[in-house]
Formats: sequence, C-alpha cells, structure tokens
Amino acid sequence: MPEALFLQIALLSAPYSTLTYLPARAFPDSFWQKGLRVLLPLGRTNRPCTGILLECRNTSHLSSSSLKAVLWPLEAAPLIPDDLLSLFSEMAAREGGTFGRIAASILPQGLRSADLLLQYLEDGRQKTLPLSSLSLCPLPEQSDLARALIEGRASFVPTKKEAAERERFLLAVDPPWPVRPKAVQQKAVLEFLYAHGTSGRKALREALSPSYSTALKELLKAGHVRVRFEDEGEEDELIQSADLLPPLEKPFSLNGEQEDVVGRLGAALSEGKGGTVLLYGVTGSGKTAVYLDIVRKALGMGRSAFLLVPEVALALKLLQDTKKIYPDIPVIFYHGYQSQRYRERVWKSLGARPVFVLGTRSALFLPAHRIGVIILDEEHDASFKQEDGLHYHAKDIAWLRAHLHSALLVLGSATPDIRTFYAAQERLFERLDLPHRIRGQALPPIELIDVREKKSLSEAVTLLAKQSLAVLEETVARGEQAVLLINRRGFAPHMYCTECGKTERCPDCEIGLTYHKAHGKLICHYCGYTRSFPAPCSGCGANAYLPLGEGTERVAEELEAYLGRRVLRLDRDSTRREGQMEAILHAFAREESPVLVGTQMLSKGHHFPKVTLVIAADADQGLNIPDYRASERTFQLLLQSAGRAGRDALPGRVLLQTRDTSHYVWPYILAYDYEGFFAEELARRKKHAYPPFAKIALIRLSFLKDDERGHGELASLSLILKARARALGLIFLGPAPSPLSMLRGRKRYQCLVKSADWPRIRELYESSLKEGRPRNLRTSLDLDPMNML
DNA sequence: AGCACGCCGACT
DNA sequence: GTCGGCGTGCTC
Repeated sequence: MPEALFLQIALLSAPYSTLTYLPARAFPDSFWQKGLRVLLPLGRTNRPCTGILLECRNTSHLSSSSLKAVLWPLEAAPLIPDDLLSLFSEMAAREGGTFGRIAASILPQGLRSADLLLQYLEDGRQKTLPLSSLSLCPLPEQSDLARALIEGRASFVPTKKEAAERERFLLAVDPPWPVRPKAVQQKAVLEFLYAHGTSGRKALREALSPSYSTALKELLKAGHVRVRFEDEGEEDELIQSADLLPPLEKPFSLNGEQEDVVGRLGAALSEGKGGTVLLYGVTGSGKTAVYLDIVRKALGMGRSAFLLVPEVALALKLLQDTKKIYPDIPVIFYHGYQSQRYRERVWKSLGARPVFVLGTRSALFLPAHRIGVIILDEEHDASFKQEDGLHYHAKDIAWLRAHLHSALLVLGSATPDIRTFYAAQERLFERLDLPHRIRGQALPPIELIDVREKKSLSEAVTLLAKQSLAVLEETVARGEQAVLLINRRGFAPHMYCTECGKTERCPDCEIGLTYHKAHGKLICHYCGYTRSFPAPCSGCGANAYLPLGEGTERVAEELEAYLGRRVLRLDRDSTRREGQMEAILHAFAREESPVLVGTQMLSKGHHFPKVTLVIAADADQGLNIPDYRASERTFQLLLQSAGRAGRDALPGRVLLQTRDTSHYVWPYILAYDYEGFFAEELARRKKHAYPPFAKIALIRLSFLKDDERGHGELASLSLILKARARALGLIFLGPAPSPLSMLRGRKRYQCLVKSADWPRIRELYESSLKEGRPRNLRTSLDLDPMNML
C-alpha cells in the first residue's frame, strides 16, 4: 500500500484559504511539485477554482476519505518559482493576510481564471474538452490526456465567455456631450467613461441602470464611443509616445567616473554575495548608461536583471535607450497599464533563462530565473509604494527578492530618500557617487519669487507675480518656451456665493467643490462627486458666484487672453481620452504654443529643447501639508521640476513662487545642495523622533457620519489602544481627526504610533482589534504611511 | 465570493 | 401548511 500524498493548496479566489487536497489520479506522485497551479473543486457544488500547490506532505490531520482530489494541473511544470513562494509567504505574514490573497493580487487575471477548456490534438484534429467532463472520463483516457499535458501536446485555453470579457469601451468625444439633451442614459454612459476611463461591460453594468446597453449601442453607432479588444496594438502606440522623452545623452561611452562606478558594481556582481548599493548621482550624470552596463554584465554571467522606474513614461524612455545602445538585448517590458492578456503571456514566457526585465513596480514580481541584479531608479519616488489593495513598497520587495537570489540591489537617485542616504552614511551599505554632469552643463539658476503681498501679483493672470509674468513674456518674445506648474486642476477650487457667503461643498467630504468650466460641473477632487454648473446657489438660490483660487484651466485661459497666443494644458482632465496626452506633448514639441500649463504630471522625464523657463506657481504648497516628509518631498519635486529647464544648448531659468520665503528648505533648493539639506533634515527628524530614528505607523479609524455606535466604538477602541501601546512601550498619539476629517460620507480619525520596530506595532493593532471587536468602525493599519491625510 | 442552512412573516 | 426574505457560516 503506497503512502498517501497530501497537497497543501492556496486558493486564488475567495476564500483565499489554504486547503488540503489529494492528487489527481492520472498523474504520478513525482509530478506534483510546489509552485504548480492546479484546478480544484470547491464547496458543495464543486465549482472549479484555481490554486497554487505550496507543499506535498505524507501526513495530514485530515483523513484522506474526507478529502477531495485536485481536478487537474494547469501546466506541466511549476509556474511560480521557489523565491516567489517564499516572498508571497513573507508578504502574507506581514499583511496579516493569506498566501492566496497575496498571490491573487499579483498574478495576472488569466492565471487565476478557472473558466478554461483543455485543448489537445487527436488524430491530427484540434479538440477541446470542458473541465466538467475531464474528471468524468475513464481513468485510461485521463492518463492519456495527462501525458499529453506533460509532453506539451495539450494546454488550457479560456472559454468564449471569458474571451468576451476582454472588450473595452473608450471615449471618443469630449464634454459637452454631443447627444440629445434628453438622452439621459447616453449621458450617464459618457460621464462614467469620462470619470473612470476605458471600461468593460461589467463595470458599466454595475454602475448604471440595466438599460445602459441600448444607450451604449447608440453611442457606438454614432461613433462617440469606440470598442477595442484588449491587447490590440497597444504596445506599438506606447512606444511611439516615448519620442518626447529626453534623448540619450550622447556620445555613449563611459567617462572616468562612470567607469569607476561600473567597475565597483561589476565586482560586487561577480562576487555573487548580494548586498545593497546607493548610486547617488546628480541629474545628467549618466546613471542610465551605468545601469545598462551592469544589466549587460549580469546577462553575460547568465543572471537575470531588473531595471525598475517609478512611472510608465520613464520606462518607455529607458526602453528606447536600451534598443538604441544594445539592440541585441531582448527586453521584457512590463508595467501595470498593459493588458491582462499580455501580462499572462509574459508570465508564461520567462522560463529558465536569464532575462532583462524593464518596467514599473509590478514588474518586480515576474518569475525570473537566477536574478543577479535589481536596480530601482529614482528610488526616492513615492510611486514605488503601492497604496490600494495590497500594500507594499517596491524597495522592501526588491530587497527581499535580491536577498533570496543573493543578488545585488542598486538604488539610484539624485535626491535619495533621507532614510536611504542615512543608511549609507551609517555604513549599512555602500554609496557610490556620480557628482558631475556628463557634458559639464550648468544647472539652471533657481530664483525665489515672494508672493506674500497681494500687490506683487499681476492682474491679467491672477496666480502669477508681476515679475514672473514679465519673465514669461520675455521668454516667449525670444521665441523660447515655458512650462508652468500648478498643483490644482480645474478652473477654480472654490465657488463663493457673494449673496450668502457660502462656498459649495461636497456633501460626503465637506471639501470645497472645484469648478470645471469646460465640463460645466462642480467636482469633488477627493471622491468624484459631481454636480452640474451653472446652477443657483444651494444655500440661497442666488446666481452670484465668485470663483476663488486658480486651477490649470483658469490659468491657461487667462494666459491665452493675455499673450494672444495658444496655451496648452496638460492635466488629468485634458488627457482622459486615449492619445490626448501624446497629442498635447507633440503639439508643444512642434512649438505650436509657447507655454504649457500643467500639474505634477509634467515634472518628470519630459524633454523639450526649447523650454528655457520653468515656473512653479505654488512651490510652497507641499510644505504646508501635515506630513513629516513635507520638506523632503518638496525638495525632491522642485529639483526634478527644475530639470525641465535649459536641458539643451539654451540657458534655462527656474522661478519658484512662494508666500513663505523663510522656510529652511529654500537655501538648499536654490543651491542644489542635497547633502546640506540632508544634514539639516536629519537633525530635525532626530529631534522629533521621526524616521530614520523611529518606525511610524498610522492607525486609521472611520465610521459613517451619523453612526452613534461607530462613534462609541471609536472611544472604547482608543482606550484599549492607548493602554496596550503603553504596555508595549510605544509612543501613541491620538486619536485625532484626520486632516481630511470627512471623506466619502465617513468621519475619519487617526492615531500615530512610533516604535523602534515593526512587530510591536502589528501586535498593538491586532491584539487591540481582537479585544475591542468593533463592528461599525472601519480600521486599517498603514505602516510607514506615504501620506498622512 | 458563492452557496448552503435556518428561522421568521405573507401567501395558497 | 409553504414560499421566500436575507442574516450567518463554511469552503479540504
């Protein structure tokens, strides 16, 4: 009697638990290896569900007679390599979730789907078999099919229904909507696509009334909405749009400093002992060339390499550079905006060969073989932290994965995260410097413009100081271009009624509604609540509004009138339709307009040779947010923005408007002095026990605005938290109303916890919840929060 | 997430 | 007596 084999399998759909199954009989015991995806029967109805085999055991606390058997394996060899199994387990332990939930949020949809057919050849003819009939087949036939799967003559394909879900609807027109005024349904569909972007049928069905489908049919017929099937030609389109990113610094040969850095990194790579290196190099010092050289070395050693950047636009730029410098290196290009279908193909294609992966944070999880180096460019960037759904920081994940492979981790930046620079200073890892620009160009001078006094502001463009406007005019007169950065989109952030003195606010967030003039709406920028405008005042019924403050839309309009020239605008509103961003950037690059007004979208990566002036209209805005990293963020953002001016032959100039000229960050920004800023900031962090001198976390608590029970639970849970925090020796502050004290109809409170380590913070959170068991309170734990709002 | 079970009120 | 409301709990 052979010993029974028990398979520990993590479910990739709800309830995401790990369950014990018996092997499918048609496969030999030696076939079952961890990392294999399998299909299993779940629940009383035995609905099919996918899972990942975590472990094969010879014993179980459950008797084999009470267990079900796996229906079928989904591939012949394990898809998930050992290091990812360990990584997911570690993440599950940290998050307090299950392996299945973590894995499910990382694997592309197609690899989780159980809606499959087995496809195989029989007598030279292609046949498909639904899963339900597989387990009903007699055993000899099953064994034949098992052999076919193992030998690669059979595979799983999605069912027709699954394939139909790949259609996507995209907007082809701008507001105001060109439909009959009475076509409420059609307008609803258009509004939904405007607010949520390209969507599938499922999203539309859930959000709108069932009759949406007739409206959609009409819109398709009129051409106001277009259909596209996922993965149709999207890669080519994206690659073309990268033309506007800075061209590679030429010529491509390494200078002495770069050679030196490459030599040190290469040595660390050959040693194969892993470790972390901070590559601290000013803008234009040629970090890209160093990265690519290291990638090439790793590949030469038969090891995989990862090069990760914070944004898709930067990834595209690097893709182009790579193709120019090393046209023979195959690149695995991967980021979160690619289709599910493409991602699935990439996952399945990697196999056991060294590869070069280039992309954004989601690329970090690709099942690459024998990783030699992981490079995080612009390592200070906040986009490396994933905030929604699964929480993780790409830097932590990169560190874990590099460690599992004994791979080298390279963190690159001109303005490193304070904590990274501190760790290097404390000799926790090595720091390599590239202090000089390749072509020795001067950095554009940065000037501070004081806008404290109202009289310093111009009348024609209410946001700009007279001085800034004058410089802008001169720049335009010389035939050069300017970029104007404003952190607010829309026309005006507040609508003030001069009759009753009220400003229009969001009913769910109590935030001022922003007026979007072209769209004819008042919109809440936090929850998306929308109301038509113009309309009488909701307080007194008068029609006497005064728009307060300036957004991109208003500034562009005012500037256009003042200059008598076309002014382009780049923000989330002007780029909702596909291809619009490229169109705007192309128009600016072709000098169809002398000025581009935009939000932070503009501060990274883009390159326009004729731009010699950058104005940050509210340069101090980031300094006033309640966050211990406010200065650090502002320093990084403004230096990055300054980099948009004078990149080519013409000398540049940068103007920063501020009402707060005495802030300690300014002298360092004006002097491009990262190290000086670092020293000062570090002293301040030490004084107030902020990172890197403490670990901090936010416990967020919220309840529906009129819920008395929720309010009561807040009070009792707070007492429990406070008492436990004291017992654990943690610093506990709060609860205090969050800076956004009401959002989406919920009252929000938060507690700040400071600790020497993470585990005690987790313990505080978990044990307090267990004791308090709040039912009307929504709670969350954010370790190392990226924003404190 | 499904899909059962179960314990209450309005029907034939 | 029975149909069906959706609260609660489980999935090897």
